[in-house]
Amino acid sequence: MDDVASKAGVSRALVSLVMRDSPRVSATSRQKVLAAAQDLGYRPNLWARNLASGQTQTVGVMLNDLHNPFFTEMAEGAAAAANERDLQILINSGWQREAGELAAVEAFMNMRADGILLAAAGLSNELLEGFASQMPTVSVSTYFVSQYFDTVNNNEDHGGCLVVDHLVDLGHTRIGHIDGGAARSGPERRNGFIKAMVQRGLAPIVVEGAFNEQAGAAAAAQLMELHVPPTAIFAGNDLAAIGVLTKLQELGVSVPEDVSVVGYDDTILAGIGPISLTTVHQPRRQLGRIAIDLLVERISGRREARHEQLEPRLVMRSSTGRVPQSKGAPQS
Amino acid sequence: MDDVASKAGVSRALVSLVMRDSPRVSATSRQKVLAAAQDLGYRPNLWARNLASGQTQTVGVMLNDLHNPFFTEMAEGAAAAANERDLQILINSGWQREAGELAAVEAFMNMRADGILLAAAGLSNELLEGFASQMPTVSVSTYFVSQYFDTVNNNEDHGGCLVVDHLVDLGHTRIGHIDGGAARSGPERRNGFIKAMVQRGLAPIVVEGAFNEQAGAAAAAQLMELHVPPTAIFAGNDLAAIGVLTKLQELGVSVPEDVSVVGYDDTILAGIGPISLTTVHQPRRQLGRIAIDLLVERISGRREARHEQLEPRLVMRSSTGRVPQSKGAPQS
DNA sequence: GCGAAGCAGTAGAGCGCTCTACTCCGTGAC
DNA sequence: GTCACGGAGTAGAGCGCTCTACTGCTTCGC
Repeated sequence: MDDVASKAGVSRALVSLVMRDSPRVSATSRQKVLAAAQDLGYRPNLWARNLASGQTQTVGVMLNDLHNPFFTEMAEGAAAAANERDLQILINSGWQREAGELAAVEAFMNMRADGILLAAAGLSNELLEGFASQMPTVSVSTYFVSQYFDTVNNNEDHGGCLVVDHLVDLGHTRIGHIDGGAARSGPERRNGFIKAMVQRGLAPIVVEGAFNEQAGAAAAAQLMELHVPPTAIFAGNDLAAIGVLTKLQELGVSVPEDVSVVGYDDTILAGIGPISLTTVHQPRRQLGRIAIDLLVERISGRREARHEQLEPRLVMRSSTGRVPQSKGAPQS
Repeated sequence: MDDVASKAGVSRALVSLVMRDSPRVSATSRQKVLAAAQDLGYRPNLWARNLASGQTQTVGVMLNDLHNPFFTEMAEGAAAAANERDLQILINSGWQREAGELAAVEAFMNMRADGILLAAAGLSNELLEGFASQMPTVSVSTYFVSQYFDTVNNNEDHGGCLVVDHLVDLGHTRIGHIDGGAARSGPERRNGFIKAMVQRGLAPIVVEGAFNEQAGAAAAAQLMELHVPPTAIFAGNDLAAIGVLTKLQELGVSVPEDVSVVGYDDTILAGIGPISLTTVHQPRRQLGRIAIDLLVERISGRREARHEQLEPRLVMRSSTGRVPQSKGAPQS
């Protein structure tokens, strides 16, 4: 910077002003400085800038699972919104381990990010509140409402109703749910399903699962081994539903003729032709945008928490159909 | 830091030593400092530390496309390797636009990352070399070999051979390729295919595409509209292959009875039951690990470039089969 | 008993910026 | 002609650390 200043024949302060394109510099000196900077290959050191200014214009985005397209699509929305506001975004993932998430968030804090955006963080509620009380935080798909941070969630109860209504309309009464285990939104989705089933006088069949293909496949096997297997399976998310599809194919059970399958999230995967999964749509990109909006408000000083809830919508594709006539366990 | 130092009754320098757990501090003062830091909720400011030390222990990872599981899986390998070396990794994506990639890389440079890892960067070769001459760089899946940076690439020629051999073994002679357009590895994959076909005396049929589902679907439609459509389609990557699958289903063409389909990358998508795509396997996680290894070597001073090439392997699944008897364009 | 060696700790300069408070100079109002 | 004013630019302190060179003090060998 000193070099640039002396080469351009101005003070360091002026160079600084030019680099931040302040209106306080004349066109001529701006030119001179820019030319000198170009010649010397000078680029401002962000660390020094942030240290001096106390602001980083950076938000950390922690994604629970980089494999799940739900999260990357959400991140895309967040990145676009951040971009419009000249915020830099840093993506990190805990790679599905709590220690990993902790490390990721701490890295953001050590960097003094202006705020953090947590997506389905697997961290405990205590840790979450702990972090949130130290810096502006917005949490997406967490289903834990706190006064310390803003949240953006999906109306899981309604989601459960949509799925059950759809399946009931098709004549199904024996519907099995594969839950997401202890993961964020797992319990909410499960409870939404149970509530909807009970309201309609139907017995909710629930088996334990997780939000990935393997767990979906394993749980599907369990369900199909019941004395009277369900005629429809509602998986906790699209990934798990895909596991179900895979397993059913292996077992020679055809979809939707023998068994209907429903997912959740409406990730790109659900729309793929050979999969064509009926699922519950979430506006992923918009989720990310809203989260950034809230975060920006928080960063600029809002103290009281805001909690947004988005309404889901059912997307019908070809993995669901009318209940089969022969209600026995279909084999081939 | 001053507060911590005075609370613990030691100098700032000692606090600094403790925070970097240097062996030069006695157990007792370490305890005191840690306790004081805990009480005051002190955490070292990374920006200041990096500014003072001139090192960041951070590498930037720029992924071409966050939607393509190939990249996220590679990033996972990179993250694991980085983690073992106490390197912090920053993920960024250009969201499929060159300007986005430029911004992402410049953000890394402004942050003075110790090095950058580029995955299938869409940047021009000139820009690539420009960045690489300024900081340690490793480029994965770029297929542009330069003395300024290390590369980790797949042997695309061999990949093309594997696919063609497999299809020829199944009796196919009219094989269409959907290329990746101008994207990194697009031309290499195309040329690998062409070379392999010509070597076997077969006419290479090539249509333009891109590495996503939409392009795959559109190109498949084109191929099927030929007077004599191909009996096998080799898509540029798994994503495009999935587009092909979707389109063929729409057209009532069954896979693999009427047409065989092959992808490239062997992402998780390929393994999904209803997709079950024959594809060319790339060790994605290992790609990431190797890249980090190379980057670390570069950061610690190696000057001469290293270029790793990995051998692909064909994974047979159920999207390929023997050539149909009736060679006319199948309709339903 | 004395000097060399080694351990624990410290002072203070410096990393590369920003920011506040200032100076200087050309205008325009009266 | 004088003075207030605003635009353009500058000096220098400080952001929160690390690092080099140093000081004391204990230990050990002979």
